[in-house]
Amino acid sequence: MTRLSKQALDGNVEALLLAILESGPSYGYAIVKDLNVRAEGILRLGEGTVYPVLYRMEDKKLIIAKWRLAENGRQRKYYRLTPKGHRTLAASRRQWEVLSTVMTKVVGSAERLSPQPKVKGAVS
Amino acid sequence: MTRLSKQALDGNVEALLLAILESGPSYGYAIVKDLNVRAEGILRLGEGTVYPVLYRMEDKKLIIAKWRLAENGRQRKYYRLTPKGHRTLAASRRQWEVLSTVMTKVVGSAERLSPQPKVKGAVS
DNA sequence: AAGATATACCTTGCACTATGAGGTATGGCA
DNA sequence: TGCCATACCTCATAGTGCAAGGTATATCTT
Repeated sequence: MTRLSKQALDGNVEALLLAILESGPSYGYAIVKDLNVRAEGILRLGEGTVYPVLYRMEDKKLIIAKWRLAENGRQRKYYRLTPKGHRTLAASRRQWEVLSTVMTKVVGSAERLSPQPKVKGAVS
Repeated sequence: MTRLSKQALDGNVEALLLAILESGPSYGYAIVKDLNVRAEGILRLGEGTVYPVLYRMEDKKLIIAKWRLAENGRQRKYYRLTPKGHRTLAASRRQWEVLSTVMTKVVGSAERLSPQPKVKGAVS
């Protein structure tokens, strides 16, 4: 499986979780499963990654939690987006567009491997 | 100016620098300028960001440095890619493709704001 | 009844990264 | 002379992702 390096994902886990919660309330354990299904074969996040991010987001009032007894008899902590969470998700999407633009412009894709034009100040 | 948050860029600065050096050898001060020109109005990296990354890359043998006296009488520390640096850049491009795929699939773009299909396990 | 498995939560410690805010030194120019 | 741009470097800090642990309970298997 192609794995993402830790750094590559940095700062984007929050956006991923916000996007998942946009589909409707969910809880930690299910979020981990959903994420790994949605990004099948590419991404694999553990609970040790997701739970701390959820608490961080709760502190920032992006999501709020409510305990509920599920049909299977388990206690689950359901999270849902706050208005601020929705706004943050929108901002995250804009940030992603910007990053994507920069990376495409400067780094280019894996396919476009022809040499870039010379940079002012560079020497041969 | 739309600024990228610190975290959004995390792990990608190395790829940016590798890509710039792919165009030919350059030195810290010029790299900072080039980067800010190439990503005009979007990205603004300081020297405090770039120099440490260059040292890190040098430690990892991705680039090698050579002092040279420039035409303007200044000493400049020119960096160029090693073979390992070229391979790492190629790997970074693949990583970017993967991340891009995941983010597009899960988070979606800023334009596609229609509701996502329900996730298994989510509640209304 | 006993054991295993899946569900579901949580915590700690570590390594790594980006960044601002500093500092040093020198060449060119008014 | 003073000032600016060039060009290098360092330090402290905050924020991240993650592995590796731990607890508890419901369900399924033997």
